[in-house]
Amino acid sequence: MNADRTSAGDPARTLELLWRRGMDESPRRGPRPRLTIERVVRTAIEIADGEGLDAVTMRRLAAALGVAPMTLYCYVPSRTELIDLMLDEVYLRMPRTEIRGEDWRSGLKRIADENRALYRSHPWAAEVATSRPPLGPGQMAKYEHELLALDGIGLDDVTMDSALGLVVGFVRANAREAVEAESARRDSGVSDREWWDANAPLLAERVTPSSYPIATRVGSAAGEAYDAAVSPDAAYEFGIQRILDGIQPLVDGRARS
Amino acid sequence: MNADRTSAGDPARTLELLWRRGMDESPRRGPRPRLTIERVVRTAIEIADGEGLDAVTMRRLAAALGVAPMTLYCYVPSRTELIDLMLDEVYLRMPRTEIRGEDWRSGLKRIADENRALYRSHPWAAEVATSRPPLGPGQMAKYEHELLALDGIGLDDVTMDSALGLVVGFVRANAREAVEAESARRDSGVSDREWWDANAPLLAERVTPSSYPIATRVGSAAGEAYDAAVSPDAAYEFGIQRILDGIQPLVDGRARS
DNA sequence: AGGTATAGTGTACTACGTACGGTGAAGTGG
DNA sequence: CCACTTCACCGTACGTAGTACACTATACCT
Repeated sequence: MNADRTSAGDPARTLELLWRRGMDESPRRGPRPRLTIERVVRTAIEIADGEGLDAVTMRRLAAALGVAPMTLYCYVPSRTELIDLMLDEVYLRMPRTEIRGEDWRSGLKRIADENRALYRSHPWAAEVATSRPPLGPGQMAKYEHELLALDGIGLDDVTMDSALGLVVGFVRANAREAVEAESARRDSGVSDREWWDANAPLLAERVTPSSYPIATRVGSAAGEAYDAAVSPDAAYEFGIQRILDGIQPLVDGRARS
Repeated sequence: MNADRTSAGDPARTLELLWRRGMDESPRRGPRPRLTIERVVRTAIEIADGEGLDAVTMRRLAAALGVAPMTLYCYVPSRTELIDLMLDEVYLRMPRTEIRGEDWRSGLKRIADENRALYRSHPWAAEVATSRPPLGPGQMAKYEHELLALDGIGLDDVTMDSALGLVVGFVRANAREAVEAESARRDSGVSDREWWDANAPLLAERVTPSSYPIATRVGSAAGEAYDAAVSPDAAYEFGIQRILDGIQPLVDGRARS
């Protein structure tokens, strides 16, 4: 997986970049910068949106900006930090509609849909590892906004965080599946159906209803229901409803264990 | 992300490798092979277990086996297919205890725990993209075994597949978080606590209770409850209980939408 | 006008997967 | 017993990454 890691550089520098401080446009010595961090990040996002995160190489991005690859390092400490900046930027751009009088279930479903919309516009965002999230204004605004949907419904603070994490984690994992499916398509040049049609007859020689009775029965039923082996869209609707149903008892105060 | 993709080579060859056909030990021309696929795959798994999937490079694996890098291509068409073989192999090794008279909830929880145990032993397995899963004996046996826990409790076939997918998908996503956290630790040489201690004071300058009231309140509560910003262990227990609670209405036949 | 901080860049290093073509050993047919 | 065939093995090399380092050129300050 070329899962891209989170930054390892100087925290102070990274946070300054994220919060756009030190960006005081005082008349400084030396030549005028030809680019801005904003433009670098924006262009990187455009490339990632169109061609995936792997396409955002320093050389490719530099070419898109009309500069030499090494020039980017004047604006960004490393590719890893660039990705953090990209992620916080798309978080920041998310529309945050506040709805008064919304019940918790609608609110949480809306949060899930908002995240889903994010990953539809920016599939690469689902690929980024977030065990150490970008501590920028986008991340913070997103967290604050999402917690609002869970505030005041009787959950304690830790449970609020857990419930939100479960929901957004699910949406992200679901989006990752979709990205991986798309990557497989792109890398191999073979569509899901072609892949399955090539494998199915060969697989049928080894996997028979007598040796795998339930798997063959359920697998073929599921394969017919969706078009391919796995369908992120169907999995999303199913999963989010189950998760909301699972949070219900917490709100009602009659959850298990 | 170095999310590793699924194979793109010849399906017939890949399936033969997975099911270990064409392995007829007829006395063939030419020098005796010094290795076996089994040994290659086993060694690769050992490296991945100890040092992560990224450490499984063709050169590293070849060195561990005492051969030249290119020699591996006599046994495996590409690194991608090797990873498929590794994955199917660890699937195949999973213990499959069948318990009679188990209620569905215990059964599904057991399935989740079995998957969790897999990812504890082989964290790298969570990293592998499975939108086109390895169609080998391990994958099939695992699927068959897991479906058994959901069979005969009144769910239709498609719903059985969806419910199972939700559970194992959750466990895998949770394991991925853990892998990513570990990678971040390893790559940066900075522990979670050190990372947080370095960032917290700088973040506090930008994130105040007045600007982000709920986020600061809930974030600090959650941060105190677990040790770090994110705790996969706590998230697992919380998440799996919510998901089981969410499947309950399906079994009872009173689910939403 | 001269000094200096800084934007921009060319070159090069490491590490990766793997294509290609050569080499030598094991078995077969005469 | 010998030549021929087949195949395991591998040395070299290519293309693609990120980025360290040293150098050049520019624009401001004194």
